[in-house]
This record gives sequence, C-alpha cells and structure tokens, in this order.
Amino acid sequence: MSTAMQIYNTLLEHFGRQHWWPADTRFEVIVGAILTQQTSWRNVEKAIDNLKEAGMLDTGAIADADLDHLEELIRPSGYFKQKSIRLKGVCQHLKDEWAADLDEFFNRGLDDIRTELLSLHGIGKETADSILNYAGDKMIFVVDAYTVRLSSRLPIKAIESAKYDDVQDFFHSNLPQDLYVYQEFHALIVKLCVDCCRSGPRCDICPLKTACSFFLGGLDPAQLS
DNA sequence: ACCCAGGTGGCCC
DNA sequence: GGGCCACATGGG
Repeated sequence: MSTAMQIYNTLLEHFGRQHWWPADTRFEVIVGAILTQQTSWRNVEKAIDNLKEAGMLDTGAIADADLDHLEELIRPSGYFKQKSIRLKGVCQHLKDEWAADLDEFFNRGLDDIRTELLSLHGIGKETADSILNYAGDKMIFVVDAYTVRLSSRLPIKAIESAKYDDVQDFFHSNLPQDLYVYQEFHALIVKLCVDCCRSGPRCDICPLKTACSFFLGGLDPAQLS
C-alpha cells in the first residue's frame, strides 16, 4: 500500500467520514468554492445562508444581481467587493455560455473544463479543482494550503517541491483512481489541520504524531516514497 | 491587540 | 519563474 494511502487510512480511522463538499447542490459548491478563498468556512456559511434567504442562490439571479445587493449578502465571507464581482462574473459566464446548465457544463473532458474555469477572473487552480472534483465529480485532487502544509511536514521525497502542481502530482501518482478517496482525503486533510495544526502544531492530539515526522505508528521514514 | 482563515490577481524584477 | 502586496470579515 502506498504511503499516501496509509495516511488516508489513518486519517479516516481517526476522524471518520467528512461527507464533503458541504452543499445541497452543485451550484452551491461553485459559490462556496469562490467565497471560501482565504476565508474560514464559518463565514462562508453565513454568506451562503444570506443568499438562500434572499432567494439569490441561483445562477441567473446572481448573474443579473445588483452589485451592491450582492456585496451586502456575501459581506460576512470577506473580500466582498472582489468576490461579488468575481462571483457575478462566473455566473454570467455560466448563464451566457451554458444557459446555466451545469450538466452540460461538466459533460466533457476534465482538461477542457479546467482550462475554461481557469480563464475566469477569480478562479485559480484550487478553486477550479474544487469545482471539478466536488461539483463535477472529476478525478482531480484538490490541493490547498493545508495539503501543502501537511506535505511539507511529511518525509516524502517523491514530492519535488511544496508547489501546487508537484503536490498534486504526488497524490495523483500514489492514490487509487477512486473518486471517493479523492474527495474524502482532501476533506480529511482539512479536518486534520483545523483540529490539530491551527494556531501552532497540536501534535499531542494529531493522529499523525510529532509534526507528522514519525507518523503511522513508527513507520520507517526511509521506506517512504 | 494581535494572528489566522479551505486564494487570487496585479505588479515588479 | 519568484517575491510582494491588497483584498476584509469574524473567531481564537
């Protein structure tokens, strides 16, 4: 079994299933992915609740929304001036180019969708991959700051650098091609970092132990790859 | 009163 | 290609 899979099993056993992404619809995943950029999920929930209560959690509604109104609704998620423009722009794109039909939008090759998402203002690699993986059920591993942090604390030589593409390549190369594993693993890494690494390492309660350097019950770092 | 949060784009060299 | 910066609310 690969080192990556051992880490996954350890986290899953310790924390249990995370049931990500926390959203009712694919569109809600897209909205949340944009709003959660550099922002705690708690604040994003408030913004999404505001959108729901206003009947604005809808592609066309946001595409046609008054910018000031949109700003007020998503204000709790921070960067609200930027995010309102970006969120509206993405919705306008989905409405104009895809008639707001996400089934059609996702019904093609991963690379085509990813290129299109990355061309939109306000969607970078992590947001694009979150949308692809959790809204589109595509086989692509989401890398975020937590994933990079974890990777840098593990003695994994196969990761070339602490850069997005290298970290992502590692997981792609060392995990079974299983959508469930991809989705759950990323969620577990977030759970791990929120519970154990926030505000300084909490290695006393971390299931990977000692800043993750001697994890998995004494597995020899020399055999890691 | 700090520090951080499930990033991104713009600018500079 | 890399290094800095602005963006903003809310919780520990």
